[in-house]
Amino acid sequence: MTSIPKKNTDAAPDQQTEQKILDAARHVFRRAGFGGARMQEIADQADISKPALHYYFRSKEKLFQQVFETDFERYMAPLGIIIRDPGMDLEKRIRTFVSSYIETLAEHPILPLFIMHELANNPDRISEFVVNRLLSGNSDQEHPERQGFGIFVNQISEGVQSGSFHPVDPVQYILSLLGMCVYPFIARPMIKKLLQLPEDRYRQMMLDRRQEVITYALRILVRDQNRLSHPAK
Amino acid sequence: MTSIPKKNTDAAPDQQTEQKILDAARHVFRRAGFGGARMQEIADQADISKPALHYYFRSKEKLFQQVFETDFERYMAPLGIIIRDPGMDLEKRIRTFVSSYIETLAEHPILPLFIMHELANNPDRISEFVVNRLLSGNSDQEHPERQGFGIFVNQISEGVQSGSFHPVDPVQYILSLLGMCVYPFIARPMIKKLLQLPEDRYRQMMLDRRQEVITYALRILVRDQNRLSHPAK
DNA sequence: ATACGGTCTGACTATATGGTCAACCATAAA
DNA sequence: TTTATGGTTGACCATATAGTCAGACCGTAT
Repeated sequence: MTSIPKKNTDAAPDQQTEQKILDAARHVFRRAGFGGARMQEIADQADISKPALHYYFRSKEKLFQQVFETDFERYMAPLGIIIRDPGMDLEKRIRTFVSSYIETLAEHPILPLFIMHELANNPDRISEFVVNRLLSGNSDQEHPERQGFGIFVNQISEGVQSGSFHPVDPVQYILSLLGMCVYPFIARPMIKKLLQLPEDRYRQMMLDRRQEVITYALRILVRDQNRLSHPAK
Repeated sequence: MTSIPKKNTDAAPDQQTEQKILDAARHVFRRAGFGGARMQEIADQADISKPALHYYFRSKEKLFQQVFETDFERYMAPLGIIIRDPGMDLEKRIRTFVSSYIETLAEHPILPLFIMHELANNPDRISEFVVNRLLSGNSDQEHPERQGFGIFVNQISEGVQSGSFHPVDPVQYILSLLGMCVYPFIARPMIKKLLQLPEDRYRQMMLDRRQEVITYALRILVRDQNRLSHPAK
């Protein structure tokens, strides 16, 4: 299977079909979760028959794994900004992270809820691969909460010790930063209902939010706001 | 079994059994969601038969509605602090809200994910009753984002105008406040995995978090931190 | 004792769903 | 044309699950 039967549109055999299935499956799985998704609906949406679906992906579980792994990486990818580039200063790191994270989520608004729901049902789905990347750096300190995010945590700790930052717990700070970015997407149905926002205005509000969150995040941390590259008025 | 058929403990016939069912159902629904929950599992956990379960609650939907309504109110209740008590000053309001919200969530860690997941699947489940209470106050302004949370929003706006607060968008600020409180519970499986925390240490971390979030929230908002009732060192 | 009525159950139905399979189709090589 | 092969399907199976029902059970009132 997946071989090269004919000339399908151009090169790939039916990678086209495979991709069509993955797109349909992602759509259905995100909305309904693993348990709520129906193979028939995925087949319909990919415009193929149910046996054809099983021909490409042996089982629902296998299909889900591919979809979930892709989405999990998509969800975690922006965190790489917090980890990589040791040379980047903390302010730049925070600005870049918040912007790219919120942008990613604005493109995939139901991604966080999907990921978190599946992880709650089956924590073993947490990809060891991605986890290891997050924890890369130092890995067996006596302070387990200091593991991973090494550069980020160190930058915060140094700033706190030098007095240029307010005293914050780095882990609690990271959770707050993530919460400010992610929560509005988790609560999307509530927000749209309470504020009576259509999708496009909701989306715009999320994009406006980037600058606001950056400001909040830096104000929590940095003592002298005038030293920022774009000081608040 | 377990039934003292008639005069059960006092008045109601077998409110005891009914409560036992609701407890079991809440447990199962919270973990698996409406779609993933099995009536058989609920029956088992309540230690009754499946037909008995249907005897007390006609259908899965009916049972779910009762569970969900209770949990939805439990989830929204702390928000009342933001709304009621017009006399309470903003600092006190924030301190009280954050503490009680995080405490509620620490008692029911999977509540937020449950509520949000069900709301995403079926936004119509948003209780009109609770929504109306949240929106109480002013209700048909030309600024729909200013509806509800009236007192809270006004207090922020006044502080901003008087110059004692940093300029913040009240709605974005509220979202940030909620995000800092709720997100760590949404991401509980990730956090426990990444930090390798057992449940009790996770819980303690959440309780420690109360003060940290309060500090962050006030630092985002209030210009002169020395005017706070408990100024940061 | 007997009848009544609320509580409960074994056995059942209807339906939905993941998955399978033998046969079929279309293309290209022989 | 024949044949081989990847791709596709209608029909089917096994299982799971929400929900039903006739009747059993049991304490109470008559």
